[in-house]
Amino acid sequence: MHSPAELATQFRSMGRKLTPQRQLIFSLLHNNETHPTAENLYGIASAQMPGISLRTVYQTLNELAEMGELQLIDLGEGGMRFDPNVDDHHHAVCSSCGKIRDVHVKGAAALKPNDASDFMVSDVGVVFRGKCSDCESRAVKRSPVLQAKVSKK
Amino acid sequence: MHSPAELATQFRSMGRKLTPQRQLIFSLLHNNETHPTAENLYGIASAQMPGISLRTVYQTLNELAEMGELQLIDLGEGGMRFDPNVDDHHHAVCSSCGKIRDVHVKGAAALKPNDASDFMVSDVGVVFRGKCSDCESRAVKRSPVLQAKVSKK
DNA sequence: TGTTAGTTAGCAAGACTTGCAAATTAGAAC
DNA sequence: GTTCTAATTTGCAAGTCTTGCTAACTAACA
Ligand SMILES: [Mn+2]
Ligand SMILES: [Mn+2]
Ligand SMILES: [Zn+2]
Ligand SMILES: [Zn+2]
Repeated sequence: MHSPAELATQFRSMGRKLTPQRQLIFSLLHNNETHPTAENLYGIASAQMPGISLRTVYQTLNELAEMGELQLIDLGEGGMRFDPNVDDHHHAVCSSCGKIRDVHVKGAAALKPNDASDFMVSDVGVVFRGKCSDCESRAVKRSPVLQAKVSKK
Repeated sequence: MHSPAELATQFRSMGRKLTPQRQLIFSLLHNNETHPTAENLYGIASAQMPGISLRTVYQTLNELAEMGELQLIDLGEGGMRFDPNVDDHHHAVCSSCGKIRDVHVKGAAALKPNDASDFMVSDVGVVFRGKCSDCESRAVKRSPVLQAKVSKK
């Protein structure tokens, strides 16, 4: 995603207005690597601008997505995620805490459907599922069995 | 997914009943490579068994998923897909017609997050987006520009 | 300062899925 | 075949996420 300032210019050049609500949302997304839901952003936005509506958050997010400034990610948890990082990258999802982390995958772009040679690929997405380091270490601390294994080292 | 007969045995051994509704759904899923939604299956089921409820379809699908007989796929189109193929495979999604095709991907299992070496990967999923051969040829037939290119050959 | 096209907020409604409880029934026991 | 009962099915209400609609509001420009 471009910087808030650049987005401002871009919006104005499209005959759109630069409202405080939009500016706030731009700033909340800038360098945001948490892959927030609309509700997440609404919660944070509300703290800084009481009265802002969830509807406006959705609206602005959809506009940014249409402009290609935002990537929509749906990992099947009943809620869309918004990713201001539109560079080529992939995701690792923790099945314990749900956190989504950006990852780069060497060779991902070269992947091809083994069969289906007639399918015209325009995009490849890789999703890793597993446990993030936080959840992994927490699991070890709490598991008697693993505790034993760990203490043997 | 196991065969309808095997599923029947499995259900009975769990103290569950073998209802006509379940049998029908088993048969509709058997060798089904269309990645149907619950609504899809409900439509087909209704034709053969008027009166079957969408609720029952969902219920049976969830049971099968819990038993590991079914894979749940969410590709962010506002509806879960059900896949009786639980072998290691991936998917190619046509952005025109929405069809989902099974694909095998050489080297997918070997993919690793380039960064995030602390993430414990338990599963890797690859999704190709693009155009299926049907939609691709249809696009060519209808595009004057591409028509020209094609006829030059 | 006035004008107005674009925007926001609030609520209703749509799409998909699940919770619930009454009615039904498969499977077992007699 | 009849009876019994725990499991299942249905139909509808409700939950979650997202969008449609529109009256009220306001940024931008003259
Ligand atoms: Mn990302
Ligand atoms: Mn599949
Ligand atoms: Zn985690
Ligand atoms: Zn297609």
